[in-house]
Amino acid sequence: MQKTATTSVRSQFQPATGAVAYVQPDVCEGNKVTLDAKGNGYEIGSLLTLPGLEYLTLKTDAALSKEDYGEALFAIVRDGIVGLQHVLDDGRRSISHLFLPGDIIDFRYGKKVPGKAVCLFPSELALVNAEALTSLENDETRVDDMLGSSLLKHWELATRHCSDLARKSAIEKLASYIFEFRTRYPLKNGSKNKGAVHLALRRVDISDYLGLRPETLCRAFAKLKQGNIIEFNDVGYVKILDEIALRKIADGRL
Amino acid sequence: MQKTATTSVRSQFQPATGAVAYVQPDVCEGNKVTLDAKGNGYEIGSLLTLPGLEYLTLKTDAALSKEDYGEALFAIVRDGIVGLQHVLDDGRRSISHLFLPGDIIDFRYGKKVPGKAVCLFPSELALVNAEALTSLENDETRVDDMLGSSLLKHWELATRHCSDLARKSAIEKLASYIFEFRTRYPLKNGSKNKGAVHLALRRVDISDYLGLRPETLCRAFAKLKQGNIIEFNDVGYVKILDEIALRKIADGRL
DNA sequence: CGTGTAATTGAACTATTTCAAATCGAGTGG
DNA sequence: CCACTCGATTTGAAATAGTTCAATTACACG
Repeated sequence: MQKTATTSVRSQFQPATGAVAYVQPDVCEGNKVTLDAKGNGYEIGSLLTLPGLEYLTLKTDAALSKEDYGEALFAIVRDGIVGLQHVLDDGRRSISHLFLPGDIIDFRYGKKVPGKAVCLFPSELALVNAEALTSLENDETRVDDMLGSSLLKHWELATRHCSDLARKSAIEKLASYIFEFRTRYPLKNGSKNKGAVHLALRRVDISDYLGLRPETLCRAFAKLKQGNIIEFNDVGYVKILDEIALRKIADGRL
Repeated sequence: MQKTATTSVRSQFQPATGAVAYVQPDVCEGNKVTLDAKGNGYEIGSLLTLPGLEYLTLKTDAALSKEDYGEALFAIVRDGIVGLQHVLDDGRRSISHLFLPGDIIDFRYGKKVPGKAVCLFPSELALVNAEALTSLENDETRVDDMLGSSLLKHWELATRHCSDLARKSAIEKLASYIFEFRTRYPLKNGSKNKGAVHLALRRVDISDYLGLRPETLCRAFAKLKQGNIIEFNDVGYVKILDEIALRKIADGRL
């Protein structure tokens, strides 16, 4: 878990742009996407071998802006987490979508999304521009496929998230979140918390994602713990004790 | 407004498959997409001129299943409304996404969406399969663009909807819905309710979409009416009286 | 060991749900 | 044309899940 986040000064409402572009990333560590990684069904690795890729390191709370990604067609999240954040005037916040390592953020076609992409942790993105793409021209259809598949996947995720937000109770939302992160944010091999689920986000961000107040989320955690359905010592990880029960709760069949 | 829906027997929990495939559609009427229509930024029309398109007419509550669309890569909604519906065991229902006339429903890459596509009104879909697509091979990239653009648009819609669902109050959700339908479901030219917004869906479906109970939605309507922000006689249409105020409410800056 | 942020707990409050009942409106049949 | 029916919509009152606010605890870091 990127415990560094707790150390960095992270004011709630004043995100700073903190983009630094450089040419080659250092060795992959932690949850970082490796060159041969198969990201979520399609191969990301091949893209990461493209020559002339630009890499972007962003600090916690840095907003991903046009200046940062410039002419890039899309970006691959190599490390960290990027959330699409919405802030209402009176301070209500929500995170409508999450980009985890291996995910593709698509800049093509000009976005009309309200809200801004914000790094929830120090993040590293690989920027792919038209130039880089042409270097694998004969493979272009595969890239198109990959991008289409990525878009569809994120639509599916967003849609599933809508159905979580619409009608589920706090505890059900949380159960759903745990399952989502078990699949979307797998533990790295040598982790000490083997068999656990990495929650990845801080409580505040989880609650923003689930449309709850942190207090409510906390009580939901407590309920799951009391019911011996999950256990946790480290706030960042939970161990699923009763998967059947958790699944039932997540699916809303209590 | 498709008042026919009220007449058709529409049981809440027992959708029936009612697909009928035929070869050419009859003359375009109502909100049906016409051949020269520009659907949401890209040209749908050109697709509709493809030879050998199959058309699908579906009854209210018909679920769109693999048997219906078969090998089709995607479908264009020509008429009616298709919603992605989720039903929990205890009866809680939600609609996570809406496909309106002109929208493309993408079947490629194999969906893993929970929930099923259900016609909220008698609908007509144009099915596009690989064969039909090859007949405009040299134009293929434009089609790819269109599909990508469509996917991105629907991701944006889903994402925006998430931010509506997460933190907004009933009245704010409703305001947002009204604006969404003003742009996504424009009135046909000769409509008697000129200047009004067609709500298109029944109260129950709107409430499913907004994650509210029908009663709560109804009270939200009442509040907007009392505040002289909207007015309506016909339940299916609202007239925006105070757009600034409605916008403020929709954006959560009360 | 003190500081500052994150996470948790408690108690009062409120928006939404729930349940029950009334009203509305379109289509039906006399 | 009118009474009748059935579903959709609206209204009211009580119950509840979640929020709000205030205060406490936990934890990482210098």
